[in-house]
Amino acid sequence: MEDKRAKILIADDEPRLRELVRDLLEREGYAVEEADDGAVAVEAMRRTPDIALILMDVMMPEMDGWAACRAIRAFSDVPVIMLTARAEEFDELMGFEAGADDYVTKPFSNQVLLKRVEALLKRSGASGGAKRTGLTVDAAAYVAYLDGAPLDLTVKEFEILRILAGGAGRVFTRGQLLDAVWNYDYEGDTRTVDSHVARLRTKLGAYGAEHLKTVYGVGYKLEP
Amino acid sequence: MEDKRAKILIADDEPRLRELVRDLLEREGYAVEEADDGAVAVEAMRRTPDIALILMDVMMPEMDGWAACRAIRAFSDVPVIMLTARAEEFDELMGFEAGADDYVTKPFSNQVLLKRVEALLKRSGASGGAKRTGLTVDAAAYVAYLDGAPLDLTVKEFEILRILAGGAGRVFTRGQLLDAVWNYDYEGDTRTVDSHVARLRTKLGAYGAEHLKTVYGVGYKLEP
DNA sequence: TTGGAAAATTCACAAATCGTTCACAGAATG
DNA sequence: CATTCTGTGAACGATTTGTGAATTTTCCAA
Repeated sequence: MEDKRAKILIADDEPRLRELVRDLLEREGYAVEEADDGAVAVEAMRRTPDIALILMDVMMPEMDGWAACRAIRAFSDVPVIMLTARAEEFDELMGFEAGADDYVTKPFSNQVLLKRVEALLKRSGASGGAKRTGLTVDAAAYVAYLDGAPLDLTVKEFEILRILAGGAGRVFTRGQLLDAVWNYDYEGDTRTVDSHVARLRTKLGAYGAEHLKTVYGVGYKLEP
Repeated sequence: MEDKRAKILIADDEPRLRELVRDLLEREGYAVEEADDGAVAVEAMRRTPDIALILMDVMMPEMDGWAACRAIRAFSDVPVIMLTARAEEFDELMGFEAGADDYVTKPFSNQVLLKRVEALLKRSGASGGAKRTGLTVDAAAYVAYLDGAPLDLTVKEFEILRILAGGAGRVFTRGQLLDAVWNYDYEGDTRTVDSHVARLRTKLGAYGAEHLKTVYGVGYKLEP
């Protein structure tokens, strides 16, 4: 299974466009799956993990491309190319936040799309449909996923986890965590943080024991 | 039940044209149903889910083809060919938004129509009258459908649902919902939102219990 | 290596916060 | 004018959260 014969998912609510892309890609030797909505794309990716790349329209009726990309990022590192109507600042921003890998603005030429697809497939190499293991934090939805499974966290636990996860291994003191999660002038006991971290560790199970570390005399950190 | 003997619905207000199409299709072995208006077509599709394809005239007296197509898309993925008077940009745009699969411009030759019908039936394959499950929000028509059945929502309920559904899993605080649904400077009690969400949840039944979730201490979200 | 002090963890529980439900009166609607 | 919709308050139940004290771990110096 090299670049050719790779499976590509096209998610767009316009049947006309899906057909267009399908024809183009199949002529090049790719296998093509279709989804007419973001939610369908997420499901397809879940069911068919050997999808090597996703072409995702931004505007879709039920679940838009950003949301779908975020949802997929919870359990997969599959490369995603967003198809945006206009190359607007906002779209780009949202796309980056959602974890997209590249952009193609509509309308696009066949050559451009093919080049991007080939480049991204080459770049992603053999790690095509690799499952994402570990932790994902979806700040907008207030959900954290561990190996794709949503965690049942309370608000405080979630926010502590979000801060730590955003720190990329940096240590946060209890004071910093109090400031960030509680009001900046909160007169709380530092033991409060400990308590929440303990509960968080429990809920994170083995991952918590492994990655959520205490730096003696300083604070906590979440190792990547 | 292959392509032939498949049931096709022709929706047009001109009896002459319906007869023409009926003769053509029946000579080819299809079963034909007729509807003289968009609303009738929607009802027919609801009553007869084994319809494999719809030929839908754009201009109809009561409910036009676009609206009918949108309404049907709320509960079915049946392929729809729009019959448009002129191949205008506007028609195409509306048609795509409404979820049509193909176009035939009037007047058309028998051969062209047959080709399109055959192509679309072949493409749609076995998934002919597949039910669409889940929630659909038609913001233009102010109607929400649950598994195809229209929900009887009040304005406030509908707007809350629309916001939540548009967020694709994002959490909205009560304040944000107040700003979005009421006037931005509305001095309302946060309990008001709770009340409407509660009623909404009831009307959404099992789907509501499953997807319309409370994020304790934050707000509400509608999980995809 | 070992003792001891400082720091961190654990645990249970009370208090605070939050959400839901319900009934009802006033407002809006047709 | 009757009906539906909407906002509000209060009571209740559920969850979360902060805190103290007992216990364990870690570090450092002797």
